[in-house]
Amino acid sequence: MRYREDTMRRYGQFCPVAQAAEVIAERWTPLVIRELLSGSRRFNDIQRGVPLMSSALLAKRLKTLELCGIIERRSLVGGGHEYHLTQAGEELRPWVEMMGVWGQRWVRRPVSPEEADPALLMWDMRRSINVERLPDKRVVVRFDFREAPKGKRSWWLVLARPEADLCLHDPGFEVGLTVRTDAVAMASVWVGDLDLLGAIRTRLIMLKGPSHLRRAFPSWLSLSPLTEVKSAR
Amino acid sequence: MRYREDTMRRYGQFCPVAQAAEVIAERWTPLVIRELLSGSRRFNDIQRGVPLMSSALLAKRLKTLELCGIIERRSLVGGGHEYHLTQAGEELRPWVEMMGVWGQRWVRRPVSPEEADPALLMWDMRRSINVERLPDKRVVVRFDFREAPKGKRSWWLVLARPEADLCLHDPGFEVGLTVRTDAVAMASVWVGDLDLLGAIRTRLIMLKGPSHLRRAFPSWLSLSPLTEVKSAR
DNA sequence: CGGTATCCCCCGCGATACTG
DNA sequence: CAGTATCGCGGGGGATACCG
Repeated sequence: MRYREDTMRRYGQFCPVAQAAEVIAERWTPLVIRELLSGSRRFNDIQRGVPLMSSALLAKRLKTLELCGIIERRSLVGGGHEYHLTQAGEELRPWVEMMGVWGQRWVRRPVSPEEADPALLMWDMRRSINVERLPDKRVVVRFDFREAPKGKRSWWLVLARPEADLCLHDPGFEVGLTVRTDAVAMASVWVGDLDLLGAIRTRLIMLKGPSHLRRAFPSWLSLSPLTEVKSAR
Repeated sequence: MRYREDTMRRYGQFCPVAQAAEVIAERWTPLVIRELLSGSRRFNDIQRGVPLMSSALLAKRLKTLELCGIIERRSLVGGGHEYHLTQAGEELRPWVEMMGVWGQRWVRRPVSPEEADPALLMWDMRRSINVERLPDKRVVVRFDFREAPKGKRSWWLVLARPEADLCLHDPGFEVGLTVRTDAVAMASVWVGDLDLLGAIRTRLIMLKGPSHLRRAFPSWLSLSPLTEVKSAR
């Protein structure tokens, strides 16, 4: 029999804060929980949110979280699995949100080029597209990131209510709007360091397409609520 | 010039949750913050709350926390230093408290003999003595832990309003009350697994002394508010 | 796709000693 | 008391290959 205690490093204290920290404050774990809270259920989807984490390590953390009763692993009929938060896991939502707010207020750094990974950024953006704001007809938005490595330069966001799909290769549909920018600028908008409308005005972000789409575009992107949190420094 | 980023492991993400986690979710750090929040300011006092952490590592974490603006290190005139939480650090209080509540609800284990360190337990208890409930006259409470290693068996709590002092050697004052128990039982009461009055009744905890002191004793110990939080399992 | 298995490196951290 | 310095190790975790 395997006990959950065997899969994680202990602190040797009876304090509940310490025993919680053993589980949820281990390296990478808060980010994995963040992904689960944001709705990712499949292994690969979770991993797209933590691309620098090796799959072996992600698998290990998921196993620990399962043993600790924070997630439940369900087998799918079509093959594969889904990871669902239990109530214990769901109750971590305010805890993770507080980390976000605190991080935004006190320790966030300006986006650096190394951190501005277009894949992670696009994955984040796709996840929080304001689907109900989308037009009735399908719109395809193409993103071009200057200076991004070859394989991550162009992305297609296929917006068709109530779905938002992300492609790394041309899906073939007609492109309605093209967004030309660099990943640092787009990510800076994303985390609230830059104002989207301002960035468009100063042509840090350039939109190409019919004016009704250009005008509507900002409303499709629902920026993280954390962009409202102002830095305290 | 040293940057705070050099002193900690990074995640390489622009997400505020990730950047917060780099600082506050590193190993041992939540416990160090817990100690600071509970009022410890001197290096050795902090370390008494995390006795299994090496002093080298504690010094390193304190340095990182200082570089990140969470604590401020002040030199004292009489020599030595004090570590004070900044506003950024103080704002972590609800975050740590949530970890405690969540840990209590979902992952706390029954106290094990290895975890029931009398030194840590007594240090915790001393810290949250209900000073205003103490009698006018000084009372000395002696704790005897059966089965504890020689050097940690007997402790003296010198209760003299508004102070509560802890000694590992007989301070010489007359002992008003003697508490005879074992560390697991006392710690179980401390974390809420055991009811203090019940444990006294079943003689898991034995009090020796005048009846007015025996009756008053439970009111001096202000158990952690977490004892009110019931396990959800 | 959704992971496991294996190898191996490196550095986080514990232990110990030492210092102002 | 309040740390620093040094050394050595263990295992966390990265890289790669592989499997169902």
